[in-house]
Amino acid sequence: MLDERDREVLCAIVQSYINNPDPVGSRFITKKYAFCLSPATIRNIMSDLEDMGFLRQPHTSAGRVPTDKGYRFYVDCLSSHAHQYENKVFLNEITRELKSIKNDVDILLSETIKRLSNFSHYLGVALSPMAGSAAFNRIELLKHGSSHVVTVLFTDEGLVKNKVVDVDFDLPQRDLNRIASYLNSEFYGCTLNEIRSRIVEEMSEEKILCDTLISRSIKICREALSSPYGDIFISGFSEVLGLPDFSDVEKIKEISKAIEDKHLIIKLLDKLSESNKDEVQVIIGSENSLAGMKGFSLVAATYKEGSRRVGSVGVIGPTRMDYSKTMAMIDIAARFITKTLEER
Amino acid sequence: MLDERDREVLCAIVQSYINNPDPVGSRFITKKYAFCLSPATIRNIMSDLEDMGFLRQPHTSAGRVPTDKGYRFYVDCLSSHAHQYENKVFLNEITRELKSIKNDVDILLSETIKRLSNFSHYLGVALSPMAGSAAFNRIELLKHGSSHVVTVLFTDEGLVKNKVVDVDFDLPQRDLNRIASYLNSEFYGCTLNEIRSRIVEEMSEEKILCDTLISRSIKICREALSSPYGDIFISGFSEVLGLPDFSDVEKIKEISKAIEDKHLIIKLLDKLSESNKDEVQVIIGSENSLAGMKGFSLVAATYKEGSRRVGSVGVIGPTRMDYSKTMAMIDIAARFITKTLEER
DNA sequence: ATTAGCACTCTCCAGTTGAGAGTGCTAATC
DNA sequence: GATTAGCACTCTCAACTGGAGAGTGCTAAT
Repeated sequence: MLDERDREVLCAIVQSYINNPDPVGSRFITKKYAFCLSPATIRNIMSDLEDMGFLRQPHTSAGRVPTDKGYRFYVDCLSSHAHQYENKVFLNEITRELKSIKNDVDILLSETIKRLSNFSHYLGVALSPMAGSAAFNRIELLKHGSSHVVTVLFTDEGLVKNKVVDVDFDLPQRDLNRIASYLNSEFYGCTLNEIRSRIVEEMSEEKILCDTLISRSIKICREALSSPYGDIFISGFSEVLGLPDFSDVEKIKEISKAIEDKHLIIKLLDKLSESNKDEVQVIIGSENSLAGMKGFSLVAATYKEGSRRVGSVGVIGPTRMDYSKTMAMIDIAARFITKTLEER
Repeated sequence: MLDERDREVLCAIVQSYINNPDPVGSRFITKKYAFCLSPATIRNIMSDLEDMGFLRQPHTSAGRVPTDKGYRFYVDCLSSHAHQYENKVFLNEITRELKSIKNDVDILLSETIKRLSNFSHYLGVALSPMAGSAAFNRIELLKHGSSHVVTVLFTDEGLVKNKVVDVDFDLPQRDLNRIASYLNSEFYGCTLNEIRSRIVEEMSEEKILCDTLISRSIKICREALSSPYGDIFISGFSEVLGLPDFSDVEKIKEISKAIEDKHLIIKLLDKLSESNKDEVQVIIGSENSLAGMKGFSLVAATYKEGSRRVGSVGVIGPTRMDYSKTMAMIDIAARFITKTLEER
């Protein structure tokens, strides 16, 4: 369908457009990329590529611009070398400045994506490891006034989460400890998702066995686990405002809407964590299933704790993104986080 | 200096400009506000007001626009009535939807400002009660691996904060409990600020009395209290993008820079909490001491827990803000939070 | 299959023009 | 002495124009 020459021209066009957001014309291609062909021939090829949906013209007699399909082709062609120097600088910086942050995953993530967005000029995003696949380690319950309990949840990832839970009873700390140790023995080693589904089961049987201790435990535990996702971190909005792609207000509104709807981005990233791939993943524009995110691309990868993928890190930017450089960068960031988590 | 008539004209101009962001001319004033004066007379008055620094002209032969000083005069003239209906709707909504959130201050705040920004179309901000004036209630230490301790801090406001602290020793939970109870007896009832300064003192004596228990306690406590401020909540960025004041990209960049530098806004709000005023406070444009925030106004008020002012809530918007309506709204929001905190 | 040549289309920019809004000044009026 | 009518002047804004530039698609020649 596409012969060697077509592919080269297509990639040259995408490349050129990424470097410079002007529609690219046939003459420019022959000059800059030194194909031994005349502009007219390039024009024919471009016309074919347009028919096949890889390119489009903003208007007659403008050059061509890649479509999402065009970007996809380009990305799939990329092999992951390149940008050695710039990325080395990036790696050095995060290693030097963030090495010491081991004990607080949240800070590690937020600082990493801050630098990620500094270097890439795109929007850094990360999902902290609260995904359902994390393993329950233990829970502590602390009395807090007469009708509240503070739950502190530990997972194998070392992630700690606390939450104030409303309760309709007033038990002494001693009894709370009993409830906690019941929960700890019952759920040790399960993933959070498993616990959630077991709770749903037990809730239905609950009316039958009226053991108040257990029913209270279950209630507290359900509250403590109520949000199935980790926290999302987003950083670098003012970076993307500097890009030529966001020189018009409508586009800015679009992306800020997307950001405010964090829920969507969380879901997207969570899906990535569950897919069991090692490489950097790219979602381009309309490939995105989320309405508010069409028009933007996501480049992301997962990081691991031990052997389990527990969260993801990436950037969101315009579809006209420097995929090659960005992908390499995300790769570095994800490996860095994995490594840092290993070392502690 | 300003006679009655001058004041009325000035207020009419500000009012009109707030309703509609066009420079206001002399003819318009006579028509709309039915002063029994001709445009020429109004022109003379406007010219005087401009000399005194209340107004300025974007260019010759445009109408006039208020300066920050002009807004200040207007705001100081405002008595707090007005906008009964709209604000009743606002009060009803937050009361109805948020009444049940008592146990989690963070959620209460973030939901309140979300609605605040919906109704006002400005950026809602709030500072949670971690200000230094909050009173220490108790601290719990939980073992977390061999070199980490999780601290859970309770204040009188019921605010709970946890933090993972790196430690260079490996003590059993029993010893951590001893440390915790030492801290609890030592610091009960102090404000966090007091504790911080006492820690600094004791750190210097520390080398002399080599009691490891105490020195370890102090270290942990210092870490747990390391951030002197509460969390900041910001909501409604896409609301402000809809305002005509932000139709140009430069202005958007400006405000998004200000938002990203949360630190500044925290300081500003914290200062408000400490000033012991009951009313809604207004900071207009260049009155602001923060470079990045000139060009915007802040309308904010503090909320109380018991008799202490513990945090603040407000909005940030363009200097061309509907001060009257906004001030009434902030007043409602702050009272609502105070009341909700009381009831639990 | 490739290319040279040419007519055509579209954008972008700079310059121009006229309408509209508003001012400042002056001289007349109350 | 304060107010006002009248008028010349200034400035912006939107619409229009024309020419330059870039790029295309088609056709006929290589």
